Amino acid sequence: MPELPEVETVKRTLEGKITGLSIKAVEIFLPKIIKTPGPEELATRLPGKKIKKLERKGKYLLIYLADNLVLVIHLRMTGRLIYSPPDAPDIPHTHVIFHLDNGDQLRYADLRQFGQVSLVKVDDLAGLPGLCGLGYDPFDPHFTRELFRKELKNKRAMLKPLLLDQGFVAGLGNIYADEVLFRARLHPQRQSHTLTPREASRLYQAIREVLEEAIANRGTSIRDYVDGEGREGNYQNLLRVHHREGDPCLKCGTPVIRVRLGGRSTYYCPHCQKS
DNA sequence: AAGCGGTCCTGTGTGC
DNA sequence: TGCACACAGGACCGCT
Repeated sequence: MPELPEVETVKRTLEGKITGLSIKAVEIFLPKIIKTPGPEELATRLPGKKIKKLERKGKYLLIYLADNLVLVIHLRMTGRLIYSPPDAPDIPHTHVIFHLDNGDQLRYADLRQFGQVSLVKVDDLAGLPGLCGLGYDPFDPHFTRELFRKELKNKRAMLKPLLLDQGFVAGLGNIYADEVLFRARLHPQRQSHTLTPREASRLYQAIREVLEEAIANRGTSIRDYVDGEGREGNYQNLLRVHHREGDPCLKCGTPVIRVRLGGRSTYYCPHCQKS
């Protein structure tokens, strides 16, 4: 489910509510969700820890705690992190409940059970597999147009799978990769090293614009995604190509087509995105 | 290297 | 209606 805009929205909806609170207790109903350390150890170490701040890196949500600890959460496809009063109705597929010292709860629910929760020391963050291999966050000031252009030249991969590679750029997933390529007017199967400087520039621009627009619209809820307050996003109403197979391109009217690329459905306009 | 396909899961939408 | 099968916002692994 959640790509960068969704994780960012979860972060923004949660930070005002939980920052400054302490974790009182943790209930774990599905132990395999907890990766590092073991579930028992996490449940022992967390109580009493105050929540200092929240951060997002790519699609990871980082909850910084007292004593230099960080709770690292990845929602994968269907993970949800929802702030709830204790008497709120049960959320289906709830696997972990963090009890907070104001009496409320932070619930982790995940239909497909692919998500991950880890607890590490701040100094060990860089050693977490997945996190340590992340490429630039698109909103990192070090992620410049020139750098991006150079990286594209260094690779010879198709654009769509490349955009999904978290080691290349962190945060794009299947929805936004399609939307970005449509906005940049680039064919998903174009080889990255063949882009002209102008095209590379368009791609760079499109990444930022699409993500900004999606964040401004609180993310995309096609199926399961909700923010930290349980609310759906709005960007599903603004998608140009993703999930629009057979529908007319909003620019030229040509039916949007779907192909399979790197095992993922890929939507594009064959007229606006020529190879 | 780059690009597949399978894997972890449960639920939903389709086509017969 | 019932059933089987494809597919779903992710990422890792092992094979060519």
